[in-house]
Amino acid sequence: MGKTVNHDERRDIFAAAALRVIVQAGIAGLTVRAVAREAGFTTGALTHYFHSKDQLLIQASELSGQLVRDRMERAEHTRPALEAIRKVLALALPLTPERRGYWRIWAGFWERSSYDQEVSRVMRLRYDEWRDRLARLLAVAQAEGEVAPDVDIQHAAQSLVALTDGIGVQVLLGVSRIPPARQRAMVDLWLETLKDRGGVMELASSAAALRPVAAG
Amino acid sequence: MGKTVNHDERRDIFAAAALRVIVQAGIAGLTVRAVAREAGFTTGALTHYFHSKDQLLIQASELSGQLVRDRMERAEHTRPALEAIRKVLALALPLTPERRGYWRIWAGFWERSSYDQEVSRVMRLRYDEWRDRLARLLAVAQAEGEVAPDVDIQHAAQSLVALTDGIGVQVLLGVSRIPPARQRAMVDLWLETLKDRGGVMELASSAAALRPVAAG
DNA sequence: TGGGAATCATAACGTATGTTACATAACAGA
DNA sequence: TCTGTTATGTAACATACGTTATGATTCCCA
Repeated sequence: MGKTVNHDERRDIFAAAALRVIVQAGIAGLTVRAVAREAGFTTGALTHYFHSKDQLLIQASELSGQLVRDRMERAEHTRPALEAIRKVLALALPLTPERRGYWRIWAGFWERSSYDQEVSRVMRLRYDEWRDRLARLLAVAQAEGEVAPDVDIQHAAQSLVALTDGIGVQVLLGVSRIPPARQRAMVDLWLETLKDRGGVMELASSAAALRPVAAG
Repeated sequence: MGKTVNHDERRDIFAAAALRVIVQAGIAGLTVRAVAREAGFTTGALTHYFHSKDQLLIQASELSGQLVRDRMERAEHTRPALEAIRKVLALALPLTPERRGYWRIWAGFWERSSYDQEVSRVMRLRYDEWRDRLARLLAVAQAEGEVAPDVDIQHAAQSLVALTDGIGVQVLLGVSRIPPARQRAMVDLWLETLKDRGGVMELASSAAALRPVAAG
């Protein structure tokens, strides 16, 4: 036997370096040389652990998923479930610089997934997991009476995923500055519409959430 | 004087070719050679009208904006304004194969805009225009009494832009098939929350829109 | 302690890219 | 018709890429 190194650990080092490169230079800037340099190695080392650039890309994608998954699974145990949903969504939103970096990464994978079958497959798995997580929590919230009984859980989860992505895109483009408080307000407003028709009160507070800042 | 050719026309030909290339091969596949070939010319002709690839990219971006702008401006005169909003949003959503192609293009520009200042500038203008268009219509709808008086127009427009982008991403990734009827239902549901607090009825129908298919 | 596999660096290879240079063809104007 | 500018094609150039090949180094294990 020769020198011994933990391969999984090395692969994670390169995957993490790949994510940093994407944050700084985009998917277009993700070159084998750049990743190797960022990781403190040369291409010779990198190719020893990844037989192709595609493999590296996939590993990086899975790492980016893992990074949020852990925190989400912890938040998921909060009760009432509606509060857990709020926490989980907060973990997905681009509220912090670190999180905004993640959205850059994901946007890169979106682009790529249109033309790269393997990336598409992985992204689909990622989103299925994300939607299922929300659906699971919504079902509990429904059982707890916080979501109206006639709301379709799958569709509601789908809407939340869409809203989150939409906010992510807006922040990513910096097209209109959406401060964290507004992001949360947008999500809360959506959640309000799912509530039991206690009715006029909820609707009124929904409209209130759209007022200038007060809802933050 | 030598041979005479309309330069603007030629530039549009190349820009349109660039969009077709992006739809088929992504931003990464957008090469000067590919665009020239798609347009039926060689790189020599292309470089005669664009001094750099970046200029070509910008022109393509502006063309993609122009393509939807025209149709939107026509739909904008519909009354009541809430109906105009619905029509305009329908023109933005990825309801048809052609429109889904546009979303591929825009996703490509999103990616690029994180690292290319010029693309970022153009995208910001595009989104400002898009949000302003919605805000204008929302203001009319508010005057017509279809939107509650205490709703902040700018924020409401922002939410609609986010929702549209979120749906676009979901369809782009094909992560969960969102048929056209569902896309419309998701938007309608959001518009319901802006309505005057006629109250219980609207809220009830909002929940109804999330039921399996009936709302389509 | 020495042999040999594992680890990593260096460098080459073939290809593709954006850009530039130059040659040819087409045509407007005198 | 002749001339000169415009339009377009062809080709070269320098660079960067992913990948592969080849050495050098490290250090486990017999």
